[in-house]
Amino acid sequence: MPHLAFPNSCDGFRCETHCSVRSLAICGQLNESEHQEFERLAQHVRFGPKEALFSEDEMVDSVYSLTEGIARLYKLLPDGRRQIIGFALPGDFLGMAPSNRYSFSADAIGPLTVCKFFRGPFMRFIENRPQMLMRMNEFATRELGLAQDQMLLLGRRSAEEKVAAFLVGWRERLARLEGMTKTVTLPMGRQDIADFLGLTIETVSRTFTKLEREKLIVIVPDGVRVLDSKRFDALAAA
Amino acid sequence: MPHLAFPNSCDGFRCETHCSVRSLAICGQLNESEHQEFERLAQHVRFGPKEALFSEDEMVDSVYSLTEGIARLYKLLPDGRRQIIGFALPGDFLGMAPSNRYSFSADAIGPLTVCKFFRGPFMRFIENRPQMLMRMNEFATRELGLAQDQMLLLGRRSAEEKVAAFLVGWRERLARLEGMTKTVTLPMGRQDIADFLGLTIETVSRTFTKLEREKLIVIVPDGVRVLDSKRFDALAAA
DNA sequence: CGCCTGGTTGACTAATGTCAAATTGGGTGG
DNA sequence: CCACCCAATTTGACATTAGTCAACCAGGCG
Repeated sequence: MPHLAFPNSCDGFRCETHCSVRSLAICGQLNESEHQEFERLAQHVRFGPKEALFSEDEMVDSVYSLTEGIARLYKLLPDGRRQIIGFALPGDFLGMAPSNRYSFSADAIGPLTVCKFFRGPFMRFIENRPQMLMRMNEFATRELGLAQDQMLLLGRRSAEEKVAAFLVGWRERLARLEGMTKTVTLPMGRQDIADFLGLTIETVSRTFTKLEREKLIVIVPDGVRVLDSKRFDALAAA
Repeated sequence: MPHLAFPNSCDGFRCETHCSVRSLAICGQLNESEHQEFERLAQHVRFGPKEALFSEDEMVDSVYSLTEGIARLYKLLPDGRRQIIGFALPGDFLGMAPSNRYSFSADAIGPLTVCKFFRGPFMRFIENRPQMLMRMNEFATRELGLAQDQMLLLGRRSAEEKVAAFLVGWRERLARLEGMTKTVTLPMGRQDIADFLGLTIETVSRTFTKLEREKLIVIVPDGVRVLDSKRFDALAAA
């Protein structure tokens, strides 16, 4: 079952105390009384595998702070071609859009829980709290930086470089949550990786195999083990 | 000389009154007294063609609001491959980065002028002004939306679709400034377009020629004239 | 007048995509 | 516990798109 193992800390409607990613999340700098007020706006909602949080072009009614699990964020072309624009991890904030409609779709990869906020109350909460607005800015700027890295990857890297850079980047993001490990868990399937890297599933599969033949990685269930970090980082940076 | 023609409104050190893109810029919602205070933080700086505003990995000391001209924003791989991540137009805001270093390079395409702010004073100005912070958020969210569209383009569109989508998108951005026109001016060269679309200059050139043969556009000096908007938009959306 | 830069065109190559078949591994029911 | 099924992945053979390398062309400027 591919999902990150986090303690299931939020069973009920309100969970003021044990959110395991609070310090990483949008609400991470609120003091206790502010946080209680903020919590009153939140609904803790669970989603099952493949369930949609929201879809592109729907009216934006809510924003989300991811607390457990992983989401796939993507855009579709009319003929069905899909581009995954990112994977959201616990602590990530979703749902801000340049218009009144979501600019992409989001669905759960495995089981997932979020703090859901209706847009109106959320906006009213933040609009006179500069600290919160600064934090929103940090989040947006970080996302934008990731998006720019991804443009470089999509436009200018070879298939092998794409896969290597993806694994390195994914490992770093997991390290923020779980600490650095030799084994990189990959909760998403090969098709998701392909749609993230602008490749076909066959090319991704062949590239994994090639990296394994070259003794850079070992493919294990639900992930890969990185053998030669140095050579690997070099390939990813290249 | 490829550049957008805007009245040259800012000759001296301070220009409180005639910035032609003020309503579109980051400072567009400040009242007069706030705007005067804000202006005291600004330096109006000019750059010539190809001059660098800042480069990737330099320490961030300033942020910029573009007032005239066009800038090229890009990232490089160690071997020199380049990805243009965007073109900045008057009103655009540059220089926010997820770390203390710029995450991309920016240089002037033609002659260009900016309002330059040192980071510290700028941050102190905005940090207790929710309206300004909201505006920063809007800007960041809009940029993020454009970046996501570009990821879809880079990962999943064919060369012909890339070029068509680029022309349509560029025309829309110019329309915000100049109003909608049949002739789309292209101040950037073919190599810039190629590096923006993840193609080679030869492929871009061939694709322009192909679109002209198909009577969708006419190539004119410094731009193209769109003949069949409907068929063209369809190709770009595809 | 002719050079220089940027753009275009042509012939060929290489990387990645396409289509189809084979393999793996986990989960389920007997 | 085992056999089977299904979905995901891998592999192979071949097609296609875009890249590479090289030559050519056109306009602007000394």
